[in-house]
Amino acid sequence: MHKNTVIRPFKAASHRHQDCLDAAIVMARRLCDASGQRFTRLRQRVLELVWRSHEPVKAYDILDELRDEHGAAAPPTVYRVLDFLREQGLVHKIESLNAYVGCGDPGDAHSGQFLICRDCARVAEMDDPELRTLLRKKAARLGFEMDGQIIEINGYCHECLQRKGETQ
Amino acid sequence: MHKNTVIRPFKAASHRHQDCLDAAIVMARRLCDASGQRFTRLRQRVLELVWRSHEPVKAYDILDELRDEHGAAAPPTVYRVLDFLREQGLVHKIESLNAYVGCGDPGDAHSGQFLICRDCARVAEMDDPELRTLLRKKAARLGFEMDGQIIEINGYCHECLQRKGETQ
DNA sequence: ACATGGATTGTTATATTATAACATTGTTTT
DNA sequence: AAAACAATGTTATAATATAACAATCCATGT
Repeated sequence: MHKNTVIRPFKAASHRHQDCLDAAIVMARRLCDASGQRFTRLRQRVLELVWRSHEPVKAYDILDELRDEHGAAAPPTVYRVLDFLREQGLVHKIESLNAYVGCGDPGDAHSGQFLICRDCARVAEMDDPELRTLLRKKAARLGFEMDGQIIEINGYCHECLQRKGETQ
Repeated sequence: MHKNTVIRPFKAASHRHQDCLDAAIVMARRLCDASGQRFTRLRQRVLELVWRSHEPVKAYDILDELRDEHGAAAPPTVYRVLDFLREQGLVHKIESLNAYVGCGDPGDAHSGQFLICRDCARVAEMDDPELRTLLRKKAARLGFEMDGQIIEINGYCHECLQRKGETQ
């Protein structure tokens, strides 16, 4: 069976987010162990902060948190860890927001395809092979060899659409 | 006949770029006239600077140019004009580069799909309805209503691939 | 245990990208 | 010409990110 298209769909507002967070940390530790990388306390803490919710998190918000609990901490601390986490495929950057989200399927490196809700600001991740293939094909028609993609889709998630429908 | 998929493909290195620039200015003036917007000297100059080449241009590079020729000029001058040009659909922002490119088909508003060459740094624009439709469909499957897209594709353009093949 | 070498984090400074707020100038309409 | 609005100028600052070097940590071989 091939990989599911949906990596991290929008979750119900009622979901137990702690489970998302726990799963992310467990996977991260496993991956780092497997690849011989060190999943240090700082790296874990930053990953936890990125996973605080399904909304993308700003680097300087992470920095503020670290400062509160940790004393030191300057921008390079955060950016270095974010770079590390991105290299490991544990975190994605949303370019149009200058913000970062946890990856729900960090097994293999992928650039991801993101749905961004204009209303609740949450992000869901797809990683659809059909899309990627079509993109590659379209690019190839112009003689272009694709080796990476950034796809960020703006709009409204199911929950927010429903909520709007109700209050009307 | 429906609109061509390729808005602005990569051009041969030998193309007469002055023609690109001239066409862009003419279209811009026409569009602004049609919509009752003022295509001032400053706006035209910024658009010319964006169209200096097919590489995305940084806001502060535009600012430096303006300063040389114009005396005053501070960041808001540039950003305001860029915002105006983007609203008119004359210019696109490449989010992953924080840089701006001219739009080769500014008739109707569209978010564009960009091919970015890692080698020569040039950008080509597609606006493929099939891609947009597929994206919208995939999003809809997750209950998401798409109303905008950012697509930036990294890789290597035809010319650079050829050049590499030769020098090998 | 201890030295050592590489990885990680700390620290200071600064670069880059972008906006807020208000003053001035220019243009159109009345 | 005055009023009203659009465009630009001006000053200050916010937000995002990196460079460069110092200190610390930690796995490994001895």
